[in-house]
Amino acid sequence: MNIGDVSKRAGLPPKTIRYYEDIGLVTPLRDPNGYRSFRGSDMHKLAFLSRARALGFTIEDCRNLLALWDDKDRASADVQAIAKEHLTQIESKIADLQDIRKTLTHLVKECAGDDRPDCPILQTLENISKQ
Amino acid sequence: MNIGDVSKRAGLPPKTIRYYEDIGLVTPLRDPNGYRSFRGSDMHKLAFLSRARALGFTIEDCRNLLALWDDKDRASADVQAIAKEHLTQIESKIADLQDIRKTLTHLVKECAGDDRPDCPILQTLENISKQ
DNA sequence: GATAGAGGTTCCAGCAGGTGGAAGGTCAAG
DNA sequence: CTTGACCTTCCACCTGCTGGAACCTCTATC
Repeated sequence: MNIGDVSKRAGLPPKTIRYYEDIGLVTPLRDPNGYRSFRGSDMHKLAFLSRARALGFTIEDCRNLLALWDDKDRASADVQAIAKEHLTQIESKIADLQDIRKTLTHLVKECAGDDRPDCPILQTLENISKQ
Repeated sequence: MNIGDVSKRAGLPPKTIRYYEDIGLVTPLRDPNGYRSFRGSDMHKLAFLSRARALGFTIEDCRNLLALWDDKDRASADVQAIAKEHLTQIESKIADLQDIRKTLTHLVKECAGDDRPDCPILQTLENISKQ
């Protein structure tokens, strides 16, 4: 399979796939014309990567997950540990964003949003003490 | 004021402040010895930036907010528009992360997390159809 | 006056995770 | 035999800093 086909099937841009090859996540063969030639296993890996990335795993996490995936003697605890750690980070990000949302919602509501210059949003950024 | 003082007061690392000067967000004077010399207004801008960044505004948003802040004839609607747009993006990010959290929580729960190799996390990444 | 240490300066490189574009090779259809 | 879609490489750029090297400057102490 050429990169275009794999791209469509895995849902990853060709550029991204080349990048993944660059950083050693996948190693397709080469046709005599120099084109990358992806085997079924490469395709599988890329689909795996696509999903793992969509779940927000870092590239390094993905590298580790792929290694565990390849290792038929893995302990599921190792996989779970990566996922748990990631979940913790997701949760902390959500909490941060919710804080921001709260503040922002409040500010947007306070602001008249007309053609007058006085604006509680700017006032708050000027001096957060007002909360 | 030297960069160290400003750094402490604004809660921004010196490196960040130099970077903000680089990209034209702030333009401190210079002492004869070459040291940056921050006026009260510079200090204010940096504190403003620190807060706006903490609320997740992009640097470009910050640039625009600073311009509006400087413009005493601004319409508060312009400020509000930036904040609203940002809020929308925050909300969409929260929604994305909540989706991810849901999937991840489910996966972590499903996985035995022991020394056996079978792992629903890997299975799902292999074939998302299982959801 | 020497020296140590805590500031300050510049510049260059690198992080994550790609993306855009230029310059060129290749293939299938008409 | 040309057109257009694909492929290749390489290099630069994005966001928002951060680390480090090499060097200058100020203040305090001996």
